[in-house]
Amino acid sequence: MAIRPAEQLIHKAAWLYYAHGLRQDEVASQLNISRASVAMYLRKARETGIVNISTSTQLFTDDVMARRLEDAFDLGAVWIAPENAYLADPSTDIAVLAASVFLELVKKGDRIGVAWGRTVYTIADIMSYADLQDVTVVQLCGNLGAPYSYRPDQCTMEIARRLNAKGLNFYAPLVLSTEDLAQGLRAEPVIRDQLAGIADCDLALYSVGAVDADSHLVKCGALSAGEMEALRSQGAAGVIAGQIIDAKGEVLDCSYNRRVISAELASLRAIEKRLMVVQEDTKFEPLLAAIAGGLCTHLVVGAHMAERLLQHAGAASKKAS
Amino acid sequence: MAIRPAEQLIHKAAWLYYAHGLRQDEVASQLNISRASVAMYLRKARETGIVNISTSTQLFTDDVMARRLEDAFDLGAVWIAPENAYLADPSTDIAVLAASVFLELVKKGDRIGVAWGRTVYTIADIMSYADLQDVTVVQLCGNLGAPYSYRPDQCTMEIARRLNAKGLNFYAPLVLSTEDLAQGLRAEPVIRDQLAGIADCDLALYSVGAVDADSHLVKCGALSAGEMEALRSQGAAGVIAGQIIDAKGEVLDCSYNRRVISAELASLRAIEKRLMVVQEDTKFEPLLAAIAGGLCTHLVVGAHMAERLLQHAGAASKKAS
DNA sequence: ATGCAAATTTGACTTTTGTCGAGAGCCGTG
DNA sequence: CACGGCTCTCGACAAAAGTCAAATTTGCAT
Repeated sequence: MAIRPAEQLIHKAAWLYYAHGLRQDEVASQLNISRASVAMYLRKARETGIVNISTSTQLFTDDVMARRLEDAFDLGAVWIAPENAYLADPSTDIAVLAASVFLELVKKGDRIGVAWGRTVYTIADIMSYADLQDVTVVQLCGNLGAPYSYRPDQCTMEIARRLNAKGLNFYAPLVLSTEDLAQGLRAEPVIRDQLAGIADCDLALYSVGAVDADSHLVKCGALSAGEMEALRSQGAAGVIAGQIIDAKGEVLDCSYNRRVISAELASLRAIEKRLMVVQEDTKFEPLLAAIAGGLCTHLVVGAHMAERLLQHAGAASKKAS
Repeated sequence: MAIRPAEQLIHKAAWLYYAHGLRQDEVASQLNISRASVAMYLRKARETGIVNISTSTQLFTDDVMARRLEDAFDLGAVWIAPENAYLADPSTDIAVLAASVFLELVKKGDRIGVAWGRTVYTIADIMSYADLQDVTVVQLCGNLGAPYSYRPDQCTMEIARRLNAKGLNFYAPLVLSTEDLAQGLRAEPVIRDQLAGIADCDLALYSVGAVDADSHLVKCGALSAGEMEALRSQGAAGVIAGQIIDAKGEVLDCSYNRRVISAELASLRAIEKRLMVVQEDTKFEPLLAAIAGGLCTHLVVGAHMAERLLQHAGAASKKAS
């Protein structure tokens, strides 16, 4: 390499360009390098989080519907992604919004709990880089054994990477074959400490899974489609951090749940800010369950889902007008 | 106007451009407007604080000198603006850095105390816009009667405007002609409340003034050059929020100070983060006094001043090596 | 030492963005 | 209802930023 473009140099370029408002060629002559290099440094600066470009998510909360949702379900804050055939992919829109909201909620020194799933990974993937100091990202549940693209540890690490934060992975499988083994493993100091540390998080990021054959739990082989169906008839309403919850948002009493290594719901509820993001319209019931269980304080959904939620709330309260 | 380019539209454009990464012409076709309009919206979005571009000030604190200063003077954080003949105006560099640091320190819901002076106004002037919610900017001291460019209320309002925050001005003159009148005015409910509210601030921004004929106090006619000189011989070492302090950073016992309507130093010390910014090298002694008086926890200075401070600290501790 | 590989820098080119003045729509006023 | 004044919009041009392949430099292993 010619001269390692020390972080120092990138920083200087970014500083002159973004803070002082110089043009790239001015920066180039200040630093005695070519303008092309400056352009490259600036890209790096953005990718590293040395410069932060964030757009306010205000308008998505200012929405009337968002306010009504907050009231109806007693949520701290709701963001609604408009699905006005804006962009090619509406679910990307939700993820982009969620990433912005997430970055807005993170503060220096925070401890962040991250679950897994397609939604979480999508968010991690499009999230812009930031240079948070002293941030720790902890994995909320055990890993899936199978090599799978949206693995819990991947979600955790990717988000940690984007934030320039420390990632704390869970070195245990999500689900074990016997309850005894799971219990034993939970008692292991390493695991126990990690589980205990979850309640100390300041912020959690997760989605909720549906109880059907499309669930990642089935795709990863943690449960068969048949077992899933059976659980459904036993009252399973959704999946949170790898655990099956019922319609009230409580852990379902079943063998599977007892074999899982994951954050206790009580620990999750102890987290101040619980950001739940739901992309698919099909996850209506799981979301209701999660809300009922007090598992989310901050919610990001699409307009369509928001409407359904409001309708449901209206019907439930039986108040005409 | 043709169609008020509702904030909504600006926001949408900013969202598509900055969050989704579309090009301006793509945004234009999405929104069915010309690309030129998009460019204009985006500028407005930046000016309004709907989008935030901030560059990390990390590197300025990472400096070895900054660390040594923090240790030597027991400060929370120090930022040093390099004065390597980088830019035309070194003091602008300090102000730009200070503005970034300030924005980094502000949080939603904060209450911010702002003093006045050339430095503070310069910072306000170059500070980029932000869209903080529920932020209140309070004026730390009374106003100068004379129409003067760096008036306390101007500093307060300008910063409030940049932050999209509420500005709380002080409707009293900085200095009165008799001590009795000052005392009476301080007891006025409006004034008393404002003074009492200062200790509740989360963040303060000020500089320190020199005790000489160039002081704004002299230029505004609050004190004559002769009086200033006299105060100097009585031990005046600097000016904070319109008050004269001695070398220990305490309020100097003099008639002038008793006639001033301003934040008590105790209130200032009660503020968690006290950001002091010093541009001029001539303010060495005033700065020492302010530091001695515990009036700053966060400091932004130029490299030259930083060196002088370190030399002083080294000499004071008499430790060779 | 010497050469290879990787990474950085650069100049030239293309694409994207910023800006200006002209024009058009809206509003209050005479 | 015509008229200025105002702001917003658009097209066209100028400026700036992004990009690529080639050249250069450097680190490292042989």
